[in-house]
Order: sequence, then structure tokens, then C-alpha cells
Amino acid sequence: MKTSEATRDATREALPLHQRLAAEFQRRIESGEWPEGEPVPSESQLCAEFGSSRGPVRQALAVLRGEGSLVGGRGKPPVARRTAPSQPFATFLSFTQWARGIGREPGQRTIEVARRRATPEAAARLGLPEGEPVVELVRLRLLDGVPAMLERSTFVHEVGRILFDFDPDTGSVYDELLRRDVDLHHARHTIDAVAAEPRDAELLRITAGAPLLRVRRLTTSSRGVPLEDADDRYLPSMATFTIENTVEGRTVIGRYRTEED
Amino acid sequence: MKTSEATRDATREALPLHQRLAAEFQRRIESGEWPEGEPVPSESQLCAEFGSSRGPVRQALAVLRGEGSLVGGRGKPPVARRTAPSQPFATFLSFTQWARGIGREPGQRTIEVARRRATPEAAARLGLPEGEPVVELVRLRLLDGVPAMLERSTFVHEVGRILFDFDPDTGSVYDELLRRDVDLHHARHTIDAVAAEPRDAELLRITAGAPLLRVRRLTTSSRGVPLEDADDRYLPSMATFTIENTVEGRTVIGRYRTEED
DNA sequence: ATAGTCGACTTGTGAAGACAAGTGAGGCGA
DNA sequence: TCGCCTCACTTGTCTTCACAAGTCGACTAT
Repeated sequence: MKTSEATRDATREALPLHQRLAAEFQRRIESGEWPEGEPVPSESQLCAEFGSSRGPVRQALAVLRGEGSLVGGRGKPPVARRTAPSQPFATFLSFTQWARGIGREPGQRTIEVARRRATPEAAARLGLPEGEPVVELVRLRLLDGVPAMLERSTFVHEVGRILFDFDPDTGSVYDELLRRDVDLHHARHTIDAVAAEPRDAELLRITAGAPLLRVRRLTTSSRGVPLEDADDRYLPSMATFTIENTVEGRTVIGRYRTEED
Repeated sequence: MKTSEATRDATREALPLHQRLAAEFQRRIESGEWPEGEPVPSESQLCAEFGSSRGPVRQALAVLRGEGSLVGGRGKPPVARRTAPSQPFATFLSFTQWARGIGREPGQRTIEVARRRATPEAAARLGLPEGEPVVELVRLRLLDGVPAMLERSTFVHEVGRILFDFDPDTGSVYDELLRRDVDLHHARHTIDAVAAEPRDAELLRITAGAPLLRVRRLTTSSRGVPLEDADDRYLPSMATFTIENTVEGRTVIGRYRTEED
């Protein structure tokens, strides 16, 4: 885990001052040290406490304001506001991390992993010539042992071949790809609804034609090269997506376990 | 249109320097004056051009970097990158504005507008005592004259009574509420899939049981008071939602006309 | 008692300067 | 020719100063 080591080291010392301040302020809000609704210490007090000038303090506060954890205006000290933590990239991309994040136990049953030639549709989305070899992975994903989602992924061959050295039943494919330094950087999720096809229905143990929440995902590298094209079909009773939106332009997205009404 | 007048005035003169700079830089990127992929002028050049110090220039550039329009790092000048404009709050809340934004003609047929007592579910979501009077609005929304979505909104009475002075067939309820200074500030959209009920099916001209993309929306004021609880059911063939996501944490959401595959 | 005013304090904005850290090109030597 | 090094230039970070603009409480005059 190269990245997490680096992060730990950086947290300790090497990070620039304003980043350390931002982290510290965020910790204070989350821990309740700065209670919600209460005004936080003034900038000059924070400057005194940390022995810095106003610059880094304001830069750190700006980050929190951008996340909506701090609201306030000119003349009056900003007040803390606990807010839904914006789900990081990883949580939104990895079923395993998502499930753990909401306190459920993820599971999977691999239906198929195969190297074959790209279908015209997949080739188009991945920007490959038709017939190029790709790796297809079909898994049934479970939440606390109950079927929740059917995942059909198509990887470009360079990425997909990693899967043959890896048992997709044991853990997170996403983690494994990161460990192999695959440059997963950007993802576009398109959400719609489809009727369960007979094969979907059989695996998810529902009746054919039942509505499913479909998320098609195109994951690309930092240079914009498509790496994965996926089609995830969720049982609506198991997961929903939410978008939160304010006039100030702040947006936070999330994927949640469907609540029982 | 009070706000747009204010914006226009402010753009001219009164806005702080860094905001004017940010707007100018964004214009240059969108207009192609700063071509995509090309490095933009250095900070010192911009300082010289606008006769300002580095502070405001950097502040303005930080905004663009936050939106992903500018990427780059230490030592090398940042390069411009055209990016999907993050859809503003209004576009995401108003069917009318959304439709116009994607070049379609919005339409609506009001099925019902009624003042009645809140159902237990609606009361719970709106934070009202059960049986409190609310205003319910049911409209069939059209895209270029074709049914696209069925909208069921429940407004708290204070907001909903405005609708009785307004013909919801003529235009945007959202615009009308803003004109009446209703403090629509925050919205939470929860997305899932449901099967069309007989009544849905009849209005949307599909068969019962067909999958629909459902978006439940809770709109609140800036102080967190719920104002509207809505249940929008889209034909998946007409609209999808997308979420774009990067490791840097940038997120942009959108609602789009479903493309024909 | 109440309304208005003043002043202390807060954040927003901007200038100017300094140094650190990274990039890239050109020049130099092997 | 190739590789290395130096140097100019860029952005990142931080300090210090100054003033504007808004808030809020205390004080004062009515």
C-alpha cells in the first residue's frame, strides 16, 4: 500500500502548513471539539494558536467552506456544520469499500471471467477497434450474503489480464488494480432503469421484468484512455444513489443502502 | 428578474477583483482564446496585464482549478482544459430550464393541483404534523410534446398556496417560486427504480410494470426547513442521470436526454 | 424604556515581498 | 552525439501590512 504509507508520513510532518491546518480543523469539527452551530475561533485566534499568519489559516478555512463544513460571512465568525462527508472516489468506485463504509459485509460470486473479442458496443465505448481482445468479468455482488447487484465489467486487455492472476471471489478487484499501479483516475456513471432480463432475474432471484437500477460506468486513466466499461444492475430495494445540491454550487454524491420505509 | 440584473451590474464593476478575473479567465477558456491543451499565460504576465498583485490572480485561478478547467502543477504553467460545465442548481431543479438547456421544448399537462391534508409519509419527510394542510401538484412533463416524466410534488402550505395564483400549465413553477422570493436553497435527490403503477402507465402511455427511473427530491430552505417533497418518475428512454468523478475529488452531476444507442 | 449611535471585533480583499520547489531548455564536457 | 549540469522561469507557500465592509453589543440621548 504505497499511497497509504505516503499519506501517513505526510500527515505527520512534511505537508504544507495550510493542509495540516485544514486536516486539523476538519478533525475538530468531526470530533465535536468545535460543536455544530457554534461559532469557531476567529482567524486571529487560530493564527495565534498555530503561530502562523492569516494566509494559511484562511486557505485552510476555505477548503472547509468549499466542503460546506463551515458557513458564515463577513463580520460574523463562521459556524461549524457537520455535513455528509463527500464520498471519495474509491468509495464510489469499489463495491467492497462502499459496503464496508456503510457497515455491511460485501460478498461476491464470480459467474464468469473470460478473455474474448470486444463486442461492437463495448469496443465503441472503450475506443477500441472492433474484435480487439478484452476481458469480461461477471459477478453477483452480495450485501450481508443477500444478492444486491449484478456487475458486468469489460476491461481493456492490458488491465484485464491482471485478473487472471487474481481470484475475484476473494476481494476487491479495484484494490488489486490499484496495487498493480493501474491509473484509475476518472469515472462517468450513467444511471437509468431497466427491466430484469431472464438471466438477471435468475441470478438476483427476482422475477423477470422487475425494475432494476442500472449504472453504466466508464472508467478512464488520467490521460483519458478508457480502461473499463461496466454495467451494474442494482436491486432498487438494496441500494439508491443520492445527489445533494445547493445554490452555492456545492454538490455531494453518495450511494446508500435503501432504507426501509 | 432581480437576480440577473444584479449579476449584470456586478459583472460590470462592483464585483471584487478576483471574481472579475475568474469570470474573465473562464470566458477566455470557453471562447478558445486560451486554447485547450495550451499553457495559459504565467501569473506574473496576468498580474502585469490586469495591474494587480499575485493574490487575486491566484485566487481566480484557484476557482478554475477547482472546476477542473485548469490543470497543472508546480514549475510548469497550467494548461486549459474545456470541461463539462457543472450544471447549476437551477438546471437540476427545474424541468423547464433543463429541457431548454438541452435544446428541447418542455411541456406540461397538469393532472391535479389540490390542497389537502398531508399523508403520514409526506408529513414525515416534510417534518410536519400529520394532517397538516399541504398542496399537491401532479403534472405530466413532456419533451418536444412526448411524455417523459410524471411529477408528483407535495409543497408545504405556505409555499403551495402560491400555486393557486399561478397556472402550472403555462411555465416553470420553480421560476414562479423564485420570483415570489421562496428560499429554495438545498435539494437532496434520491434515485432508484420502480415498476410503473397502472396510473403511471396510463399517463406515460406505457404498459404497467415497465421500469421507471424514480427521483425523490426533498427541497429545503437555507435554514434547512423542508419546502417540497417530490416523486418524479422518468421514462428511462427519455432521461438519464450522470455522475462524473475523479480521484482529485472533483464531481459534476448532470441530467441528460437519453441517447439512442 | 427605547431608539440610535459608536466602537470593538470579525471577515473580505488586496499589495508587496521573500523563499522553496519543480520544470525545461540551453550549454558544457566527455 | 550523449549525458549532465546550470540557470532562468514558473508555481507553491508564507509573511506582513493595510483598508473596507459587515456584525454586534454597549452606551447614550431622548
